[in-house]
Amino acid sequence: MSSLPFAADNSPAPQGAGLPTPAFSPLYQQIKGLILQSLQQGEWKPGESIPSEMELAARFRVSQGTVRKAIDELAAENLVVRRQGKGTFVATHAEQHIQYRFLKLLPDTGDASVEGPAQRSVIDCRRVRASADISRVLALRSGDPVMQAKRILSFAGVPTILEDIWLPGHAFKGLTGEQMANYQGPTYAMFEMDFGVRMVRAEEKIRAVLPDAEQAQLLQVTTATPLLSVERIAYTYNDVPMELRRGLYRTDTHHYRNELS
Amino acid sequence: MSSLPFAADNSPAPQGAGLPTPAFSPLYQQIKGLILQSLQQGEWKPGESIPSEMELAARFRVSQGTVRKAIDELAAENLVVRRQGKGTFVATHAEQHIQYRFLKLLPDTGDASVEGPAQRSVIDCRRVRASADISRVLALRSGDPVMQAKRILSFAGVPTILEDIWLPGHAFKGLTGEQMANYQGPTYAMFEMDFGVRMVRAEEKIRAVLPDAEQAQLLQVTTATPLLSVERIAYTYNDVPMELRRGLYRTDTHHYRNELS
DNA sequence: TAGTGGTCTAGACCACATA
DNA sequence: ATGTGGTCTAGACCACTAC
Repeated sequence: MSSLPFAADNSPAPQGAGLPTPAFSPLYQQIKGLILQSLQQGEWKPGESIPSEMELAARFRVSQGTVRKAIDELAAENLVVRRQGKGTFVATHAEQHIQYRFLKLLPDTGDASVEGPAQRSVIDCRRVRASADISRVLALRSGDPVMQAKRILSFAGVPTILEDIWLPGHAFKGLTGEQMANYQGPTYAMFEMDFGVRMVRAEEKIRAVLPDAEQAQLLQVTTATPLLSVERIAYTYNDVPMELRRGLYRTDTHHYRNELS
Repeated sequence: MSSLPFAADNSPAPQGAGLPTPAFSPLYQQIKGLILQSLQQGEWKPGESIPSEMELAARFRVSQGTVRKAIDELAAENLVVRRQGKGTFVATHAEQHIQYRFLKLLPDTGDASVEGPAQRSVIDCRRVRASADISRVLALRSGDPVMQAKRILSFAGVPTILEDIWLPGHAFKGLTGEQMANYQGPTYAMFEMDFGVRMVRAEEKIRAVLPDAEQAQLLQVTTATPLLSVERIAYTYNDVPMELRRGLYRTDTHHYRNELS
């Protein structure tokens, strides 16, 4: 029944057993890991509810409080969403009120909801071989197949974001430009639906740059217009990189917003 | 003794009493508010430990678990820091291993620790009257006194950040350029020590810009070098704005790093 | 009415730091 | 040895949601 690595009695797992054993951790961390595994293996799909705290407690043979603490951490990491009276749900990029969870670019006036959804125009989408730097970021070997896409996002008819996207070929086999252009809603939601790939966190490196002639033309600015260069690496469960995205953002009508604490 | 707004018996505060009363909230939220108040009033200074969970539980006449949950939230917001076996400490910008908590600019190679502390050169620091936009951000009236400072941060001898800082005059009376230049460690730590002002969170708006002639000269770049424009509003407790900072970052050797989740 | 997550308590034991 | 925060449990009651 229980697949707990350590018995769920009152004696917690011993620490530092001498050998470099992988991980002796608190019970709730082990439970968290097991839930994570189920999420990863697709036992519950994005948007669906996971079993109740009582059910999970019974399954893992621990108290409800321990399951609660495990779920608390998963919720803090945005992997699941709690809804009082309804249950706990697998987080999804679709159907979230915040249209684009990872996009921090906001219009200078009003908010994103006023602005409405972005118009997408996909310029290119094809299978290529990974260059050295792309393969390094995506933890592939140089020359491995990679899906590459280029597109423009426009707001209120103004081209604002130009981005290149690289995805591991094995996981995104068959991705087409039509798919990227036609899907309503966030691209990350489409990745969940059509490829079963869920991006759970990302890192961005931001710089100020000038566009080259082609980039400037696509964004309808001059080559003397400074742009934000945003390089994003998006990860799925277990810190596995699944996307590299290089974006150029116009910041004459928008700004990148960040909160520090 | 207890200054609890609502009795700490087993019956939680009723919700929605009809009138738009300020806040009926869970017990632990009320406790959190009371601890926050003590922090704010300086009952415990930055870096000091606050009373143990047991002591706080006794003071507020609630269980230790309830205090724990209150402190959990304060710790999640970086207002206090837990240290097992030692106690819970008031967060401070000084003495933190992360040298600059709010500075997200990192060297492209190596990490900040390799780079060492920034050299600061204060160009200007004086008392002025708030312009319309400054006063609006700092929740002052137009013409109210404001301390204004301008400085350059250099890393490894290379001028990298040029920033203008505005602070409410009433709270920062007597701030001098010498003070800003001579203090070892983060400026925010100096604000804590010398003025009792603790910045607890901040918001940033980031854009790509070109410098004017003076800015370019100060940063030793050409006026054709794109720079990050980072406008930061820093807040103390209760979301009171206490600083406006406008920075220009060179991103030829550094980048702005952000984590999304 | 039943089921969910949310709050609160009380007590036990553990890990860590300090004296 | 003592005191701190960290973990785990068990049970009670509440608030929200759906049927």
